[in-house]
Order: sequence, then C-alpha cells, then structure tokens
Amino acid sequence: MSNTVHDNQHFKKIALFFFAYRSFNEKPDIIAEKYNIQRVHHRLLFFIGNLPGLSINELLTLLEVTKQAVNGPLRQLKDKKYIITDTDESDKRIKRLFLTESGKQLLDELTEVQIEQMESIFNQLGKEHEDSWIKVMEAYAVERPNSKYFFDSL
Amino acid sequence: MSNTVHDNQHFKKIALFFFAYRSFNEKPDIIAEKYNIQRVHHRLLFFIGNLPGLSINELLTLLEVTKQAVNGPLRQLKDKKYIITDTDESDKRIKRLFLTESGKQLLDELTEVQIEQMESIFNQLGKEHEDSWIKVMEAYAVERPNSKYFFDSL
DNA sequence: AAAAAAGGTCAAAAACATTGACATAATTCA
DNA sequence: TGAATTATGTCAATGTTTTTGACCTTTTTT
Repeated sequence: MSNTVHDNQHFKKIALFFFAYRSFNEKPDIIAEKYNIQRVHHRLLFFIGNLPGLSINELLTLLEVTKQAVNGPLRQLKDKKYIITDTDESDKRIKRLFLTESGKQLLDELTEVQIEQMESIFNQLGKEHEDSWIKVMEAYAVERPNSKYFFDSL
Repeated sequence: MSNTVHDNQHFKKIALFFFAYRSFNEKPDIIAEKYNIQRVHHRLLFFIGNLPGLSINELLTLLEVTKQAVNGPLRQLKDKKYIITDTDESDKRIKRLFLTESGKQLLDELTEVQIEQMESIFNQLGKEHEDSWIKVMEAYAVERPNSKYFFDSL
C-alpha cells in the first residue's frame, strides 16, 4: 500500500492531530494571556501541580527542553508567587517544586476549560470512545521519557 | 464534581495530548532538519499537497496565522522548487499553490513516518479504537476554521 | 582530593510569529 | 466610471521561545 499525497484517508488522520491540538490549547492560551503568562508557564504549572515535589531535572526530562528554556519562565512563576521551591532534605543540590495556593487556583482555572471541553466530547460520544482514545494516545505517549509517571497512576 | 490539582484522571488525559503530539511530530521534524526546513514548511507542504490549488488566504485560514508568518517559509519552499504557484484564471489576484514533483517526494517522505507510526498503533489496537480515536479528534477539530475541507472527504 | 551531578546564569543566535504600515493589481459595487 | 474592497507581497520593529555554548557554585559521590 503506497503512501502518496493523494491518500485522503491518511491525510485526514494526520490533519486531525494538528487541528485537535489547536482546539485543545486555544482556551487555556486565552486565559493565560489574562495573567500575562504563556503556554510554557501553563506547562510548568501543569507538571508541578500534578507531580508536586518535582525536581528541575525531572521537569526538563518531561518537557524535553534545556534548563535555559525553563529557567526564565520558572523564575517568573516564582516572582508571581505561583510556585515555591524547597531544598531536598537528603540531597541539598536538588530543588523540589511546588505550587502555592494561588498557583493551584491558576492551574485549576487553566485546566477547567480543558476538562470541560474533553468531558463534553466524551459524554457526547460515550465511554468506549473515551477508552479507545486514551489507548491510542497512550501508545503515542509511551515513547516519551518519564511519561510513565502519568500512566502508572491510572 | 470539582476540578482540583489532585484529580489524576483528568490530569492524565491532558498530559496524553501533550506527550502524544510530541511523539507524532518527532520523526518528521528530524527528517525536515535534513532538508534544512522546519515544521512550518512541513505544514505548508502538507496542506498544499492535500489541497492542491489552495490559495494563500485559504492557507492562512487553515493555519490560523498571519500572511507575514507564511510569506517567508513559502518563498523558501518556492526557491527550493518544492512548490509552484499559478494565477487563477477567473480571478487573477488569486495565486493557486501546488507541489512540484520533488515537493511531493519530500512530503511523502515526511508523511511516511507519521503513517507508519499511526498504522502500527491502529493495527495493534484494532479498528474500533481507530474509529473512536477519529471521532474524538474530529470533535476537537470541528472548531477549526475550514477544517471541514478534510472531514468532507471521508 | 577529584569527579560528577544539580542547579543557575550569561551571551549569541535561530526560529517563529506578531502588529503596523504601505504597496500593487484585480475585482466588485454603487 | 470611480470608489471601495480583496488578494497578495513586503518592510520594519518587536516579542517569544528555544537552542548551543560557556562558566559558575554547591553538594554529593567516588
């Protein structure tokens, strides 16, 4: 079976990823703008909020970016009191990252619209579709370093 | 049902989108690098290849960016002979975009790895999962302007 | 004591996208 | 026909995100 530019079946499925990802990020992006932060900050809040006590290195592995890429945004979140850091007891080189109460509130606001959107779709299509979607996305996600932190919990 | 940072079920599903999208783009990004182009160029090739005769404005609507954002990459693709433009017959203001033979070859190479990855996942999980995944992603994608161009074809 | 690891920071550069302004050619509308 | 609109192109300034590379401190491990 050849892979040509005329194969609409495949093209459509590829396009779906592009379009869906945009719709998935659209609303939180608008909310983030109100707080003068960007999608990177949202990601940082997301991972710190869901994996409290995360170290910088663990964060870098999850995001697959350099420390320089998170250093600025992380400092800004700290300045705005959305996150706090705590030195690890047993290894004082390691910083543990946590959300503050206002950080949790902001993350909740950002997350809420994504959950509402998702629940609306899953409620409309049914539980089997939700389970299937999760399985497919998991198959993609397992390639990512440290993504197992998320899959173990479910 | 409250939406808190402790709700692992929701967090996991949100994280899946992030991780899966990265895995989906990883391989074509590496191929693009070999050709000294970036993901933007890949997108342009993708939409022009799948919707031959697309106008600039239609492209801008699909990508949801400004004309300045595509002007550069589009010129580079033209310089590299991956695309050609043709003036519309009935409205000579409009440029129609097409892939050249080498443009089609490049797009095929970029697309191939995404299709292989996707087919591997769907073959492993089964047809029902594929259909469910498509339905969910479509529910996300319908919000996008002009994305109907793709859904009509299936 | 030396090496490695975790984190921080500075600088240069590239990639990506924006707003704003201005221009041309073609089409439509009053 | 003349005016307005549309499609496209380009220049400039700006902002964000991210990268590579270098260098540094502190702490832990060997």
